[in-house]
Amino acid sequence: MATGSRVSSPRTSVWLSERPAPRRKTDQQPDGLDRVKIVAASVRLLDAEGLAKFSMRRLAAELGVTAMSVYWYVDTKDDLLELALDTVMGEIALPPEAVEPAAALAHPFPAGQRDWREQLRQLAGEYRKLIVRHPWLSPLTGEYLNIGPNAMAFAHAAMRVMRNSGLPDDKVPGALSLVYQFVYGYSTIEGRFGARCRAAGVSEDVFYRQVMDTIAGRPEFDESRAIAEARGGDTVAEMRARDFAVALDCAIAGIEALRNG
Amino acid sequence: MATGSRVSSPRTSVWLSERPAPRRKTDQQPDGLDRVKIVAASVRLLDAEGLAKFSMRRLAAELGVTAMSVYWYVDTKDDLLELALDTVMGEIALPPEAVEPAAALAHPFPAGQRDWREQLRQLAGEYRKLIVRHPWLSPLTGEYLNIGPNAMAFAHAAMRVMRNSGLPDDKVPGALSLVYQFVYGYSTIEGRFGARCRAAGVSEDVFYRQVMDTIAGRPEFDESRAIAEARGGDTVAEMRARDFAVALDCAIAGIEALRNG
DNA sequence: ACCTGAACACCGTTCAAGT
DNA sequence: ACCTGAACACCGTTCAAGT
Repeated sequence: MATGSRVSSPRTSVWLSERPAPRRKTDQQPDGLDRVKIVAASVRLLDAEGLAKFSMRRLAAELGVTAMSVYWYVDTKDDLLELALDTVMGEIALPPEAVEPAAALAHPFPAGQRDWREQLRQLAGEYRKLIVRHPWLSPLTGEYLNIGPNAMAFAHAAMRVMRNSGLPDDKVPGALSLVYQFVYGYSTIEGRFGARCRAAGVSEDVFYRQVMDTIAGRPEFDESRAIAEARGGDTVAEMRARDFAVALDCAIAGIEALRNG
Repeated sequence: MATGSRVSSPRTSVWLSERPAPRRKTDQQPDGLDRVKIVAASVRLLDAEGLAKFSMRRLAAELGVTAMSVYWYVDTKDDLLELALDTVMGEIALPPEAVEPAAALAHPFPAGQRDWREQLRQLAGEYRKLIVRHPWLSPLTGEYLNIGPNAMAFAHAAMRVMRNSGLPDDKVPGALSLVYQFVYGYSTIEGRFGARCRAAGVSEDVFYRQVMDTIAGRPEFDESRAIAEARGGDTVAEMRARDFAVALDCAIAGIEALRNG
């Protein structure tokens, strides 16, 4: 209730809390707990066992400590998950053209930089891989404000790339949403499907075959089957790659049309 | 383990279970429990209190019954949520041109029907409104296979509309993903933001103002602010409507380009 | 400053028992 | 056929107490 940096009365995000992370003196027993260690262990557990099985008690056991020790470093489970979320967002490799802040504002088209289409495809591909690699990330992205430093750097880079397309500024948010939300939704489904198959102990291709066999005799799926055949692709991974590429092509073609028209 | 209609060993969806929903004789005390009643009460509770607060015990209390009675009609909480999910999917008004199955396959362009762009915008708008109206729906859509009858009808309608654009069949899945996942992601954020504001007791416009004030003095947000000003819009609702329209315009322009090029 | 143990108010679900 | 009560194995979090 002091500085006014908080945005609304109920706590909305770790990143808006006034109190900084507790610091420990540098020279202390190195086997002690630590915010960084806690978050790293959380990411490890989330990757290995999924969001549903992640609990403060499970985490504490992993750290060889009692459940309540963690609460010295973190206020709530939600805060911890927000920290884990932003930590993995740092794994995204940003296009170098999109990271310097001041230059881009003054000169939207620095000479010699790669085409904006390439940059956009790189960002989209990176984000997709991230979400598929960490399937627990999707629900958290939807749940929290996602305003940590790494998430912000990513959002800014995406915005710069979109401006580099030459699209008028008033259309940038809409076009950005189109691409960003597509990648998010697409990769979420992809990641969940993979996790589901792993849990069931079936390969993605086998599972896909089974689904196709299930709808084999049903005429109401004739159109879907025709579409699937037209697209082709021998493996699920291949089909996914094609659809993803077509969708990005479509968005990019749309951006070019809006820019020129 | 009998008919082969199940897709993998662990139960993946209510809709793939062999055993039909328990039936009660028609003439029985009308105040008894019922699958339909249970699902309806679930939807009511989910709308009122959100997914996080929804529990079997809470639901049972609402129905004036003990927690375990519900388990007579439903195997697990997950199954119940899947049923609730598909139930509200039925609220979507499908474009009449996209519901008859056989005609569309034979004649992709029946005379006198509305433009495919209009149909696509209607579907997108309907889905957006649904997700914003029921914010609990988004996480469930991500979590389950979403293959209930109403979800399937919606997916088929969307596919027909996309085919009506004249896009070659091999590009239909990609273009469909672009639009569908965009609407899903966009509406999810919109719905969560609304729910968050309601929980905090702040109007969306006030909250937005506060965020803008928070980043007022920070130069790293200069570009974001410039973009926001270029877009204009006096209220959050207005800005959202504009961005949504621009994104759809962009996707539609992209579809036209892929179709012609 | 950091960590523990016991306790509170919850969960989903199983299972034997009632009518 | 339908519903209940007690119980099991969990949760996140508070709080007083230890060192």
